[in-house]
Amino acid sequence: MRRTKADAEATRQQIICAAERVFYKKGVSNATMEDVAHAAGVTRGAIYWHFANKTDLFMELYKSVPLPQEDMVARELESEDAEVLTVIERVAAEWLDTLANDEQRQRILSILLRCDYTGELSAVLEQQQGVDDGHMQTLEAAFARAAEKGQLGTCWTPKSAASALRWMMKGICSEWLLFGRRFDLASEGREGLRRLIGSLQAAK
Amino acid sequence: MRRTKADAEATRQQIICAAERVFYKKGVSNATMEDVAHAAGVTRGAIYWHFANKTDLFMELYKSVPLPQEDMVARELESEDAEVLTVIERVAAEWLDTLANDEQRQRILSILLRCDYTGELSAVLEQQQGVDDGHMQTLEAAFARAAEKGQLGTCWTPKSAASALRWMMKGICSEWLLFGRRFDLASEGREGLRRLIGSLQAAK
DNA sequence: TAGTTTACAGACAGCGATGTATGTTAAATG
DNA sequence: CATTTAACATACATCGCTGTCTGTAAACTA
Repeated sequence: MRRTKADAEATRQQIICAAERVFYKKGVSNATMEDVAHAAGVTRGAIYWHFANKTDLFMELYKSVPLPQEDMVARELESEDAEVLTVIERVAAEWLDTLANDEQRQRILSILLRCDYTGELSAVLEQQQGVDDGHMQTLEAAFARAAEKGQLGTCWTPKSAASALRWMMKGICSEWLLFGRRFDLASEGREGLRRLIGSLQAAK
Repeated sequence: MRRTKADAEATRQQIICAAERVFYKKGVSNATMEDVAHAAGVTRGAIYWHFANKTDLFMELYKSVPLPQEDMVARELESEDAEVLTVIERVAAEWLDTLANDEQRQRILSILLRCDYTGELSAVLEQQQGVDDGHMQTLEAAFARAAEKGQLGTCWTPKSAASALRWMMKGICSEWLLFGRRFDLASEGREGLRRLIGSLQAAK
């Protein structure tokens, strides 16, 4: 039965939404089109109508996900604030809170962390690297402003501080997402973050 | 042509060695038995003679790999040394150095970080978690001894310090291994480590 | 030394997943 | 209102991969 244009878009979104859950549960390479179709309540025919293949479906899922609020992070980090380190900590803590409360974000990040980028998905990897590089630059710039104001501990450089924060964030997230969520992200993660930022700070 | 007992063991090792490289290159679930056989210079028949299936091969690879030098780490961390934090830093730095120079270790860790533990490989995940838990306990105990001697900064608890170190190590390793090795692990990783430990230290 | 077993190679059957081709129905179009 | 076309469902051909089965030659054993 032929559907209206809006109906078609709805099923397309259903498929993407189902793909997200299935990819998360079984991993991208282990997930089958039949799995996605079943989860979406359609047949494989519908999927192949909207998407060329699994790689294409993955790319569309990747594009459709609302991660570009990274801009928000960047803008906030570039804001002129006297207490730069406080801003950095707040932004990072908000990021953790968001992740802790947003199941979709958790699934997407898990998929992105585990999936195999060799082959056709290398474009995604490059894009991720680009985003990360930009992220690092704004972070480094923020720490540089903190250093100018004498707020950064003498044993830290802007670059090393940015790396440390980034590595710890990555460690927290991958440990939590990929290793069974065996601690409370919002509380313990934030606590670790707070202590780290505190240690980055110059003694007063 | 029937081989001698030693020959058989040799091909078994060849297969495991080839599996390590193939699993690393293509991911466990994407790698086929034919791939492994080809890389090992044998046929699938040989593999199925030595191993029941891919999961079994993976488990044997996991068992055969010389990771249990974790014991060494634990023993060194439990040693009675006045400068506890220095010991911790040295052990962690040595771990990074070992990883940076040991390609096999890099492959194994990459495989372990990326592979999908849902299903038959859940046993491996549990074992990993067990190792990690033990690791964390010795780390925490070491930091506790540092705290007793007044070497740990006041804003850190043994547990939070251990978590911070562990998260950063994990972040460094996964970033380096899974994200294109875009920095020098031995130098930059060690530097970050040194600064972190320095920040954990109580001001003198 | 004859028979047995080991350590594979090679062939085979079967399944599961993919991609495509076809069928079907209702919306859109004129 | 007749025709076309969009949005699927269904059926089909195909292929890669798995696991097993058989074949075989050399090593071991009695």
